Amino acid sequence: MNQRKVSNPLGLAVMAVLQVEESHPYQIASTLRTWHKENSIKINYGSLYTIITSLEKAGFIEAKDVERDGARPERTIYGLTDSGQQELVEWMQELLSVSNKEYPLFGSALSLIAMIPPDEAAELLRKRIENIENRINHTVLCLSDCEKQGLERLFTIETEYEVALLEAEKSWVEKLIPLIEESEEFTSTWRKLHTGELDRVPLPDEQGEH
Amino acid sequence: MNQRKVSNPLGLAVMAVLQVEESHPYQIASTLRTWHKENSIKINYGSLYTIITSLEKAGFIEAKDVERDGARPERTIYGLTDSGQQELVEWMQELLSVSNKEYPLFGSALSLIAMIPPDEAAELLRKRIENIENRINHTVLCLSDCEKQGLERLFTIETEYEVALLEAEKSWVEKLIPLIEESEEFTSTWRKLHTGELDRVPLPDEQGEH
DNA sequence: CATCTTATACTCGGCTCCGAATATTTGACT
DNA sequence: AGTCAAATATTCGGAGCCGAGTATAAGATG
Repeated sequence: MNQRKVSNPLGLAVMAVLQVEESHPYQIASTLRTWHKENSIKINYGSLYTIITSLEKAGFIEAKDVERDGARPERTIYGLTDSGQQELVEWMQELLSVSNKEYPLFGSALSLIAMIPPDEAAELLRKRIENIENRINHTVLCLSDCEKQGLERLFTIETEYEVALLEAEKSWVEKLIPLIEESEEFTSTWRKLHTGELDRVPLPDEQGEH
Repeated sequence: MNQRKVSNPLGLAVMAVLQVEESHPYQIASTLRTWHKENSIKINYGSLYTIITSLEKAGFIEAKDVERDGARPERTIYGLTDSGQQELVEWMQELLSVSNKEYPLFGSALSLIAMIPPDEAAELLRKRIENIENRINHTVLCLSDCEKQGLERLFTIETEYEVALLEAEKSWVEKLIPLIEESEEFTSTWRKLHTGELDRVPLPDEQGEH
């Protein structure tokens, strides 16, 4: 296994925060929020504490101090170790330079689109377009809010990426709809599957080549 | 909780297979492979059996028969129930019509790109472009293979979507690189963070509005 | 000053998921 | 006929993850 010891991206974010400032767990989460990272990295308290424990076990972070404040629970202040610093850089390098396969939900749904009759599918996709538009508008608004508040573009670049992907999906779906509604060739088998003229998915004969 | 009882997309795929033909677990996996769905849905034996159990517990599928073949283990043949049929359709409708937030790894990395010096980041992104190009070429090749074998476009449409997203990412990154290399404004703070002129992320004063 | 809400701070039980191991059968090649 | 690789078919232990709960402190409200 050539796998990272801690693989959840929240672990990366934790190390990034600790590189800038030693903090206790809850403070790490708050910092990530002031950096507006909740939108690109899932911050979940349940996970946070688990991940901090495993980062410590892996030697990437260590307890630097323990504060106490009245009756509140103790707060352990963590800091990045040298090995953690190295892991942070290596991991970032890998994530930036290597594009690895992921499995977006819409892709899974598309792969089984034949389960839904073509006319209904087209209708559902039209709803999706609307939905995507709303998400784009909302995201662009956030972006201009951040800019107005003086947050540098460097710190919101991931949101621009998100918008770019949403727009790409939108225009792809916008091309798919007319294909479903107008191309006889594309939907002929599909329709037959739903009228009962066909009861099996027509697959090509496996030519026994290898 | 307004959540699906079984939330792994492999569960959706299992129900889709069973709608077409009652099968035992291993056969479900093979069918998905002949449908070329490994690329859009992660098929993992470890998960498969867990998911089949929970689909059964949820009442979406049920054991129809038990085969035995010599010394081989018994094979339980599952089929879709009415409730499962309904779940399959509803789930598909939701996935097709609602675009929901996901957290792609590259987005997470981008959100922390300031951790890497700008020149190095640009270099890493150039590697990524190459990487994406390879993935596109490979995917397009698969696609034309499928076509040559006579597989209808309907059954490979998710792959076209994948390519569209890859191309969108590529052209977005292609625009980001010159921004990093040529825009003084974009990289000024970024450089300072790495020369030590700045040791904290410059955030806007929170104007106490609400 | 009593109460209600919000922010701070963390814990825990349990479910989901999966890699790796296991074991048998079939097919291919010598 | 013997051996090796590939396909068939499933199990299981444990890592990872997270929702919901807990508890205190601080600030707001009437």
